[in-house]
Amino acid sequence: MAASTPVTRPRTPGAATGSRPGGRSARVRAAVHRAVEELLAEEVGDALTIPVVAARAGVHATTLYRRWGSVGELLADVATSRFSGDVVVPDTGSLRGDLQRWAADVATDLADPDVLALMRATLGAGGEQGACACRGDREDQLAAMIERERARGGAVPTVERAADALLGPLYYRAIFTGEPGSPEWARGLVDLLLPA
Amino acid sequence: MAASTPVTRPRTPGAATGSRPGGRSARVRAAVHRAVEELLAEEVGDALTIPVVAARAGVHATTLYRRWGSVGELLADVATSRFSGDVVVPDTGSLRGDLQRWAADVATDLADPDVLALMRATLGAGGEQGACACRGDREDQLAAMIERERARGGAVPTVERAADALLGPLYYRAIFTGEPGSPEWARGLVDLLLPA
DNA sequence: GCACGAACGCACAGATCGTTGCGTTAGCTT
DNA sequence: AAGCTAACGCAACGATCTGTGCGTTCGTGC
Repeated sequence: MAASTPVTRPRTPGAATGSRPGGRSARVRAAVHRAVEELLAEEVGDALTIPVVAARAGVHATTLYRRWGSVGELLADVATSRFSGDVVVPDTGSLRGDLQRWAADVATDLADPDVLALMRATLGAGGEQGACACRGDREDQLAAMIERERARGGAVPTVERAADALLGPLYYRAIFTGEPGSPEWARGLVDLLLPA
Repeated sequence: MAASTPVTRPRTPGAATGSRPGGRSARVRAAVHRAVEELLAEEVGDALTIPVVAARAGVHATTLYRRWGSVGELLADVATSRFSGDVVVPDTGSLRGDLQRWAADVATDLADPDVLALMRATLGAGGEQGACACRGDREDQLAAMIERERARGGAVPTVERAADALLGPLYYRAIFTGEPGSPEWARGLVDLLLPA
Protein backbone atom coordinates (compact mmCIF):
# COMPACT_ATOMS: atom_id res chain seq x y z
CA MET A 1 0.00 0.00 0.00
CA ALA A 2 0.95 3.61 -0.48
CA ALA A 3 2.00 5.18 2.78
CA SER A 4 -0.70 7.48 4.11
CA THR A 5 -3.89 5.45 4.19
CA PRO A 6 -3.61 2.54 6.61
CA VAL A 7 -5.71 0.25 4.45
CA THR A 8 -7.43 0.38 1.08
CA ARG A 9 -10.67 -0.63 2.75
CA PRO A 10 -13.40 1.95 2.04
CA ARG A 11 -14.37 2.67 5.60
CA THR A 12 -17.43 1.16 7.15
CA PRO A 13 -19.21 -1.14 4.74
CA GLY A 14 -22.67 -0.65 6.12
CA ALA A 15 -23.41 2.99 5.55
CA ALA A 16 -22.54 4.42 2.19
CA THR A 17 -19.75 6.83 2.94
CA GLY A 18 -20.63 8.94 -0.03
CA SER A 19 -18.38 7.02 -2.34
CA ARG A 20 -20.19 4.48 -4.42
CA PRO A 21 -23.04 2.47 -2.93
CA GLY A 22 -24.06 1.47 -6.43
CA GLY A 23 -25.34 -1.71 -7.97
CA ARG A 24 -22.38 -4.03 -7.89
CA SER A 25 -21.24 -3.27 -4.36
CA ALA A 26 -24.76 -3.83 -3.14
CA ARG A 27 -24.99 -7.15 -4.98
CA VAL A 28 -21.70 -8.35 -3.53
CA ARG A 29 -22.76 -7.29 -0.09
CA ALA A 30 -26.06 -9.12 -0.37
CA ALA A 31 -24.38 -12.26 -1.68
CA VAL A 32 -21.87 -12.23 1.16
CA HIS A 33 -24.55 -11.70 3.78
CA ARG A 34 -26.58 -14.57 2.39
CA ALA A 35 -23.49 -16.78 2.35
CA VAL A 36 -22.76 -16.02 5.99
CA GLU A 37 -26.31 -16.84 7.02
CA GLU A 38 -26.30 -20.04 5.02
CA LEU A 39 -23.03 -21.23 6.49
CA LEU A 40 -24.18 -20.30 9.97
CA ALA A 41 -27.32 -22.36 9.44
CA GLU A 42 -25.18 -25.34 8.48
CA GLU A 43 -23.35 -25.19 11.80
CA VAL A 44 -19.93 -25.02 10.25
CA GLY A 45 -18.57 -23.73 13.52
CA ASP A 46 -14.86 -23.03 13.27
CA ALA A 47 -14.93 -23.24 9.49
CA LEU A 48 -16.64 -19.87 9.10
CA THR A 49 -13.63 -18.17 7.55
CA ILE A 50 -13.21 -15.47 4.95
CA PRO A 51 -12.19 -17.82 2.12
CA VAL A 52 -15.13 -20.15 2.82
CA VAL A 53 -17.63 -17.33 2.86
CA ALA A 54 -16.13 -15.90 -0.31
CA ALA A 55 -16.37 -19.21 -2.14
CA ARG A 56 -19.98 -19.64 -1.09
CA ALA A 57 -20.88 -16.13 -2.15
CA GLY A 58 -19.16 -16.48 -5.49
CA VAL A 59 -16.91 -13.55 -4.66
CA HIS A 60 -13.19 -13.35 -4.41
CA ALA A 61 -11.73 -13.58 -0.92
CA THR A 62 -9.68 -10.47 -1.53
CA THR A 63 -12.85 -8.45 -1.72
CA LEU A 64 -13.92 -9.59 1.72
CA TYR A 65 -10.54 -8.86 3.24
CA ARG A 66 -10.63 -5.39 1.79
CA ARG A 67 -14.21 -4.53 2.69
CA TRP A 68 -14.55 -6.16 6.09
CA GLY A 69 -11.07 -7.10 7.16
CA SER A 70 -12.05 -9.93 9.48
CA VAL A 71 -14.88 -12.31 10.24
CA GLY A 72 -15.61 -10.34 13.37
CA GLU A 73 -16.44 -7.17 11.50
CA LEU A 74 -18.26 -9.11 8.84
CA LEU A 75 -20.45 -10.82 11.41
CA ALA A 76 -21.13 -7.54 13.15
CA ASP A 77 -22.26 -6.10 9.84
CA VAL A 78 -24.50 -9.05 9.10
CA ALA A 79 -25.97 -8.94 12.58
CA THR A 80 -26.64 -5.22 12.34
CA SER A 81 -28.60 -5.49 9.12
CA ARG A 82 -30.32 -8.66 10.30
CA PHE A 83 -31.53 -7.24 13.59
CA SER A 84 -32.51 -3.79 12.43
CA GLY A 85 -36.04 -3.78 11.21
CA ASP A 86 -36.71 -7.44 11.95
CA VAL A 87 -39.37 -6.47 14.45
CA VAL A 88 -41.70 -3.53 13.93
CA VAL A 89 -43.10 -1.46 16.76
CA PRO A 90 -46.80 -2.34 17.08
CA ASP A 91 -49.53 0.16 17.82
CA THR A 92 -52.46 -1.50 19.55
CA GLY A 93 -53.62 1.51 21.53
CA SER A 94 -52.36 0.37 24.93
CA LEU A 95 -48.90 -0.14 26.34
CA ARG A 96 -49.78 -3.62 27.51
CA GLY A 97 -51.00 -4.62 24.08
CA ASP A 98 -47.97 -3.10 22.39
CA LEU A 99 -45.51 -4.79 24.70
CA GLN A 100 -47.25 -8.14 24.51
CA ARG A 101 -47.23 -8.17 20.77
CA TRP A 102 -43.69 -6.88 20.58
CA ALA A 103 -42.36 -9.36 23.14
CA ALA A 104 -44.05 -12.21 21.31
CA ASP A 105 -42.47 -11.09 18.05
CA VAL A 106 -39.05 -10.87 19.61
CA ALA A 107 -39.49 -14.30 21.15
CA THR A 108 -40.48 -15.74 17.81
CA ASP A 109 -37.48 -14.13 16.18
CA LEU A 110 -35.14 -15.44 18.85
CA ALA A 111 -36.54 -18.94 18.50
CA ASP A 112 -34.98 -19.29 15.06
CA PRO A 113 -31.85 -21.44 15.35
CA ASP A 114 -30.17 -19.47 12.60
CA VAL A 115 -30.62 -16.27 14.53
CA LEU A 116 -29.14 -17.93 17.58
CA ALA A 117 -26.11 -19.10 15.65
CA LEU A 118 -25.62 -15.63 14.25
CA MET A 119 -25.82 -14.05 17.66
CA ARG A 120 -23.43 -16.47 19.29
CA ALA A 121 -20.89 -16.15 16.51
CA THR A 122 -21.16 -12.37 16.51
CA LEU A 123 -20.74 -12.16 20.26
CA GLY A 124 -17.67 -14.34 20.10
CA ALA A 125 -15.88 -12.69 17.24
CA GLY A 126 -17.22 -9.15 17.37
CA GLY A 127 -16.52 -8.27 20.98
CA GLU A 128 -18.18 -5.15 22.28
CA GLN A 129 -19.27 -3.97 18.86
CA GLY A 130 -20.80 -7.31 18.03
CA ALA A 131 -22.79 -7.34 21.24
CA CYS A 132 -24.38 -4.01 20.43
CA ALA A 133 -25.17 -5.23 16.91
CA CYS A 134 -27.14 -8.12 18.39
CA ARG A 135 -29.30 -5.80 20.46
CA GLY A 136 -30.23 -3.91 17.35
CA ASP A 137 -32.57 -1.06 18.08
CA ARG A 138 -34.72 -2.97 20.50
CA GLU A 139 -34.13 -0.73 23.47
CA ASP A 140 -35.06 2.21 21.28
CA GLN A 141 -38.26 0.45 20.27
CA LEU A 142 -39.03 -0.18 23.92
CA ALA A 143 -38.42 3.48 24.69
CA ALA A 144 -40.69 4.52 21.82
CA MET A 145 -43.60 2.43 23.08
CA ILE A 146 -43.19 3.67 26.63
CA GLU A 147 -42.90 7.27 25.52
CA ARG A 148 -46.06 6.95 23.47
CA GLU A 149 -47.95 5.63 26.46
CA ARG A 150 -46.68 8.42 28.62
CA ALA A 151 -47.88 10.94 26.03
CA ARG A 152 -51.29 9.32 26.42
CA GLY A 153 -51.11 10.07 30.10
CA GLY A 154 -50.66 6.55 31.41
CA ALA A 155 -48.39 5.37 34.18
CA VAL A 156 -45.27 3.80 32.69
CA PRO A 157 -42.24 1.93 33.96
CA THR A 158 -38.76 3.17 33.17
CA VAL A 159 -37.11 1.90 30.02
CA GLU A 160 -34.40 0.35 32.15
CA ARG A 161 -36.91 -1.59 34.17
CA ALA A 162 -38.73 -2.77 31.05
CA ALA A 163 -35.47 -3.91 29.49
CA ASP A 164 -34.66 -5.89 32.63
CA ALA A 165 -38.06 -7.51 32.72
CA LEU A 166 -38.41 -8.25 29.00
CA LEU A 167 -35.16 -8.20 27.07
CA GLY A 168 -33.27 -9.82 29.94
CA PRO A 169 -35.29 -13.02 30.11
CA LEU A 170 -35.84 -13.14 26.36
CA TYR A 171 -32.17 -12.96 25.50
CA TYR A 172 -30.97 -15.04 28.42
CA ARG A 173 -33.26 -17.89 27.51
CA ALA A 174 -32.34 -17.78 23.87
CA ILE A 175 -28.60 -17.60 24.31
CA PHE A 176 -27.83 -19.56 27.45
CA THR A 177 -30.51 -22.19 27.66
CA GLY A 178 -31.20 -24.33 24.66
CA GLU A 179 -34.92 -23.66 24.88
CA PRO A 180 -36.03 -20.22 23.72
CA GLY A 181 -39.22 -18.91 25.21
CA SER A 182 -42.59 -19.21 23.53
CA PRO A 183 -44.65 -16.19 22.51
CA GLU A 184 -47.12 -17.01 25.29
CA TRP A 185 -44.37 -17.00 27.84
CA ALA A 186 -43.12 -13.68 26.47
CA ARG A 187 -46.58 -12.19 26.90
CA GLY A 188 -46.55 -13.39 30.48
CA LEU A 189 -43.40 -11.38 31.09
CA VAL A 190 -45.34 -8.24 30.22
CA ASP A 191 -47.99 -9.10 32.81
CA LEU A 192 -45.29 -9.38 35.44
CA LEU A 193 -43.88 -6.02 34.45
CA LEU A 194 -47.09 -4.00 34.33
CA PRO A 195 -49.33 -3.74 37.41
CA ALA A 196 -52.56 -5.71 37.17
CA MET B 1 -3.69 -43.24 13.39
CA ALA B 2 -4.61 -46.85 13.87
CA ALA B 3 -8.10 -47.52 12.60
CA SER B 4 -10.50 -48.02 15.45
CA THR B 5 -10.15 -45.06 17.78
CA PRO B 6 -11.07 -41.83 16.06
CA VAL B 7 -8.50 -39.80 17.94
CA THR B 8 -5.80 -40.36 20.52
CA ARG B 9 -7.38 -37.72 22.71
CA PRO B 10 -8.06 -39.13 26.21
CA ARG B 11 -11.73 -38.24 26.40
CA THR B 12 -12.98 -35.28 28.32
CA PRO B 13 -10.18 -33.30 29.86
CA GLY B 14 -12.10 -31.94 32.80
CA ALA B 15 -13.07 -35.00 34.76
CA ALA B 16 -10.41 -37.58 35.34
CA THR B 17 -11.52 -40.54 33.32
CA GLY B 18 -9.78 -42.94 35.64
CA SER B 19 -6.62 -42.91 33.64
CA ARG B 20 -4.00 -40.60 34.99
CA PRO B 21 -5.01 -37.28 36.52
CA GLY B 22 -1.55 -36.99 38.01
CA GLY B 23 0.80 -34.13 38.61
CA ARG B 24 2.03 -33.24 35.18
CA SER B 25 -1.33 -33.31 33.45
CA ALA B 26 -2.73 -31.06 36.12
CA ARG B 27 0.17 -28.66 35.74
CA VAL B 28 -0.25 -28.49 31.98
CA ARG B 29 -3.95 -27.96 32.38
CA ALA B 30 -3.46 -25.14 34.84
CA ALA B 31 -0.86 -23.47 32.65
CA VAL B 32 -3.13 -23.65 29.62
CA HIS B 33 -6.10 -22.28 31.54
CA ARG B 34 -4.02 -19.40 32.81
CA ALA B 35 -2.74 -18.72 29.30
CA VAL B 36 -6.25 -18.59 27.92
CA GLU B 37 -7.38 -16.17 30.58
CA GLU B 38 -4.35 -13.98 30.08
CA LEU B 39 -4.82 -13.81 26.32
CA LEU B 40 -8.51 -13.13 26.74
CA ALA B 41 -7.69 -10.25 29.06
CA GLU B 42 -5.40 -8.81 26.40
CA GLU B 43 -8.26 -8.69 23.90
CA VAL B 44 -6.42 -10.63 21.26
CA GLY B 45 -9.71 -11.35 19.56
CA ASP B 46 -9.25 -13.51 16.52
CA ALA B 47 -5.72 -14.41 17.52
CA LEU B 48 -6.83 -16.77 20.28
CA THR B 49 -5.63 -19.90 18.53
CA ILE B 50 -4.18 -23.16 19.72
CA PRO B 51 -0.59 -22.36 18.76
CA VAL B 52 -0.76 -18.97 20.46
CA VAL B 53 -2.19 -20.42 23.66
CA ALA B 54 0.39 -23.19 23.62
CA ALA B 55 3.26 -20.75 23.25
CA ARG B 56 1.98 -18.63 26.12
CA ALA B 57 1.51 -21.64 28.35
CA GLY B 58 4.95 -23.02 27.56
CA VAL B 59 3.40 -26.21 26.26
CA HIS B 60 3.60 -27.80 22.87
CA ALA B 61 0.69 -27.14 20.55
CA THR B 62 0.34 -30.85 19.86
CA THR B 63 -0.65 -31.40 23.45
CA LEU B 64 -3.52 -28.96 23.13
CA TYR B 65 -4.74 -30.47 19.89
CA ARG B 66 -4.75 -33.90 21.50
CA ARG B 67 -6.36 -32.95 24.79
CA TRP B 68 -8.93 -30.41 23.64
CA GLY B 69 -9.08 -30.66 19.90
CA SER B 70 -10.26 -27.12 19.22
CA VAL B 71 -10.44 -23.70 20.80
CA GLY B 72 -14.16 -24.22 21.27
CA GLU B 73 -13.75 -27.18 23.55
CA LEU B 74 -10.83 -25.56 25.30
CA LEU B 75 -12.85 -22.43 26.04
CA ALA B 76 -15.78 -24.51 27.24
CA ASP B 77 -13.43 -26.31 29.62
CA VAL B 78 -11.97 -23.05 30.91
CA ALA B 79 -15.42 -21.55 31.33
CA THR B 80 -16.69 -24.60 33.19
CA SER B 81 -13.93 -24.54 35.76
CA ARG B 82 -14.09 -20.75 36.01
CA PHE B 83 -17.82 -20.58 36.63
CA SER B 84 -18.21 -23.57 38.89
CA GLY B 85 -17.69 -22.57 42.48
CA ASP B 86 -17.08 -18.91 41.75
CA VAL B 87 -20.17 -18.00 43.74
CA VAL B 88 -21.20 -19.81 46.89
CA VAL B 89 -24.78 -20.26 48.01
CA PRO B 90 -25.32 -17.96 51.01
CA ASP B 91 -27.40 -18.87 54.04
CA THR B 92 -28.78 -15.78 55.71
CA GLY B 93 -31.92 -17.36 57.10
CA SER B 94 -34.38 -15.84 54.65
CA LEU B 95 -34.93 -16.30 50.95
CA ARG B 96 -34.78 -12.58 50.35
CA GLY B 97 -31.49 -12.26 52.12
CA ASP B 98 -30.06 -15.27 50.33
CA LEU B 99 -31.12 -14.04 46.92
CA GLN B 100 -29.94 -10.50 47.51
CA ARG B 101 -26.52 -11.61 48.57
CA TRP B 102 -26.28 -14.16 45.79
CA ALA B 103 -27.43 -11.74 43.09
CA ALA B 104 -24.95 -9.15 44.29
CA ASP B 105 -22.16 -11.72 44.13
CA VAL B 106 -23.12 -12.75 40.63
CA ALA B 107 -23.29 -9.12 39.54
CA THR B 108 -19.85 -8.50 40.96
CA ASP B 109 -18.51 -11.53 39.18
CA LEU B 110 -20.07 -10.49 35.88
CA ALA B 111 -18.63 -7.00 36.19
CA ASP B 112 -15.11 -8.34 35.60
CA PRO B 113 -14.10 -7.56 31.99
CA ASP B 114 -12.08 -10.75 31.82
CA VAL B 115 -15.13 -12.81 32.70
CA LEU B 116 -17.06 -11.02 30.00
CA ALA B 117 -14.41 -11.74 27.40
CA LEU B 118 -14.35 -15.39 28.43
CA MET B 119 -18.11 -15.69 28.17
CA ARG B 120 -18.33 -14.02 24.79
CA ALA B 121 -15.54 -16.10 23.33
CA THR B 122 -17.00 -19.29 24.76
CA LEU B 123 -20.43 -18.52 23.41
CA GLY B 124 -19.02 -17.86 20.00
CA ALA B 125 -16.74 -20.85 19.67
CA GLY B 126 -18.39 -23.37 21.95
CA GLY B 127 -21.92 -23.32 20.57
CA GLU B 128 -24.54 -25.01 22.68
CA GLN B 129 -22.04 -26.64 25.01
CA GLY B 130 -20.25 -23.38 25.59
CA ALA B 131 -23.47 -21.65 26.52
CA CYS B 132 -24.19 -24.20 29.22
CA ALA B 133 -20.65 -23.84 30.52
CA CYS B 134 -21.21 -20.12 31.02
CA ARG B 135 -24.33 -20.70 33.09
CA GLY B 136 -22.36 -22.91 35.40
CA ASP B 137 -24.49 -24.27 38.18
CA ARG B 138 -26.30 -21.05 38.88
CA GLU B 139 -29.76 -22.35 38.16
CA ASP B 140 -29.05 -25.21 40.54
CA GLN B 141 -27.97 -22.74 43.18
CA LEU B 142 -31.16 -20.80 42.65
CA ALA B 143 -33.17 -24.00 43.00
CA ALA B 144 -31.32 -24.89 46.19
CA MET B 145 -32.11 -21.58 47.85
CA ILE B 146 -35.75 -21.74 46.84
CA GLU B 147 -36.07 -25.33 47.99
CA ARG B 148 -34.59 -24.45 51.36
CA GLU B 149 -37.11 -21.67 51.82
CA ARG B 150 -39.94 -23.96 50.88
CA ALA B 151 -38.73 -26.45 53.49
CA ARG B 152 -38.97 -23.63 56.00
CA GLY B 153 -42.60 -23.23 55.01
CA GLY B 154 -42.37 -19.94 53.16
CA ALA B 155 -44.08 -18.97 49.92
CA VAL B 156 -41.65 -19.24 47.06
CA PRO B 157 -41.59 -18.39 43.36
CA THR B 158 -40.82 -21.03 40.79
CA VAL B 159 -37.21 -21.52 39.81
CA GLU B 160 -38.12 -20.59 36.26
CA ARG B 161 -39.61 -17.31 37.37
CA ALA B 162 -36.62 -16.53 39.56
CA ALA B 163 -34.26 -17.25 36.68
CA ASP B 164 -36.21 -14.89 34.44
CA ALA B 165 -36.20 -12.15 37.04
CA LEU B 166 -32.60 -12.48 38.18
CA LEU B 167 -30.35 -14.36 35.79
CA GLY B 168 -32.04 -12.82 32.77
CA PRO B 169 -31.29 -9.19 33.58
CA LEU B 170 -27.92 -10.01 35.11
CA TYR B 171 -26.62 -11.82 32.08
CA TYR B 172 -28.29 -9.61 29.53
CA ARG B 173 -26.75 -6.51 30.99
CA ALA B 174 -23.33 -8.03 31.21
CA ILE B 175 -23.21 -9.53 27.74
CA PHE B 176 -25.17 -7.18 25.54
CA THR B 177 -24.77 -3.77 27.12
CA GLY B 178 -21.35 -2.52 27.94
CA GLU B 179 -22.38 -1.62 31.47
CA PRO B 180 -22.82 -4.53 33.86
CA GLY B 181 -25.19 -3.98 36.75
CA SER B 182 -24.04 -2.94 40.20
CA PRO B 183 -24.60 -5.10 43.30
CA GLU B 184 -27.20 -2.61 44.49
CA TRP B 185 -29.11 -2.90 41.25
CA ALA B 186 -28.93 -6.68 41.53
CA ARG B 187 -30.44 -6.52 45.01
CA GLY B 188 -33.23 -4.42 43.59
CA LEU B 189 -34.06 -7.20 41.18
CA VAL B 190 -34.80 -9.44 44.13
CA ASP B 191 -37.24 -6.91 45.55
CA LEU B 192 -39.09 -6.93 42.25
CA LEU B 193 -39.26 -10.69 42.27
CA LEU B 194 -40.44 -11.24 45.86
CA PRO B 195 -43.68 -9.67 47.10
CA ALA B 196 -43.23 -6.80 49.50
C1' DG C 1 -21.92 9.42 -24.28
C1' DC C 2 -17.26 9.80 -21.99
C1' DA C 3 -13.84 9.92 -18.75
C1' DC C 4 -12.65 9.07 -13.93
C1' DG C 5 -11.98 6.23 -10.19
C1' DA C 6 -13.90 3.03 -6.77
C1' DA C 7 -14.54 -1.66 -6.25
C1' DC C 8 -13.62 -6.22 -7.89
C1' DG C 9 -10.98 -10.33 -9.99
C1' DC C 10 -6.64 -12.64 -10.37
C1' DA C 11 -2.18 -14.63 -9.32
C1' DC C 12 1.26 -15.17 -6.27
C1' DA C 13 3.82 -15.44 -1.84
C1' DG C 14 4.58 -15.51 3.10
C1' DA C 15 2.72 -16.94 7.35
C1' DT C 16 0.04 -19.71 10.22
C1' DC C 17 -2.68 -23.60 11.29
C1' DG C 18 -3.98 -28.58 11.88
C1' DT C 19 -2.29 -33.26 11.85
C1' DT C 20 0.63 -37.37 12.08
C1' DG C 21 4.51 -40.58 13.47
C1' DC C 22 7.81 -41.49 16.64
C1' DG C 23 10.81 -40.95 20.57
C1' DT C 24 10.97 -39.41 25.50
C1' DT C 25 9.32 -38.18 30.05
C1' DA C 26 7.14 -39.19 34.21
C1' DG C 27 2.79 -40.76 36.88
C1' DC C 28 1.00 -44.96 38.66
C1' DT C 29 1.11 -49.87 40.07
C1' DT C 30 3.06 -53.84 42.36
C1' DA D 1 12.82 -49.95 42.94
C1' DA D 2 11.44 -51.53 38.51
C1' DG D 3 8.10 -51.83 34.69
C1' DC D 4 4.15 -50.17 32.31
C1' DT D 5 1.85 -46.87 29.79
C1' DA D 6 -0.59 -42.40 29.54
C1' DA D 7 0.75 -38.01 28.36
C1' DC D 8 4.05 -34.88 26.47
C1' DG D 9 7.89 -33.01 23.30
C1' DC D 10 9.66 -32.83 18.75
C1' DA D 11 9.98 -32.41 13.73
C1' DA D 12 7.97 -32.41 9.52
C1' DC D 13 4.13 -32.22 6.13
C1' DG D 14 0.17 -30.54 3.72
C1' DA D 15 -3.65 -27.47 3.90
C1' DT D 16 -5.44 -23.24 4.70
C1' DC D 17 -5.35 -18.52 5.67
C1' DT D 18 -3.81 -13.54 5.19
C1' DG D 19 -1.95 -9.91 2.52
C1' DT D 20 0.00 -7.38 -1.80
C1' DG D 21 0.50 -5.64 -6.56
C1' DC D 22 -1.61 -5.06 -10.76
C1' DG D 23 -4.97 -5.32 -14.42
C1' DT D 24 -10.04 -5.12 -15.35
C1' DT D 25 -14.83 -3.99 -14.74
C1' DC D 26 -18.54 -0.98 -14.04
C1' DG D 27 -21.05 2.64 -11.22
C1' DT D 28 -21.02 7.75 -11.14
C1' DG D 29 -20.56 12.58 -12.46
C1' DC D 30 -19.46 15.75 -16.16
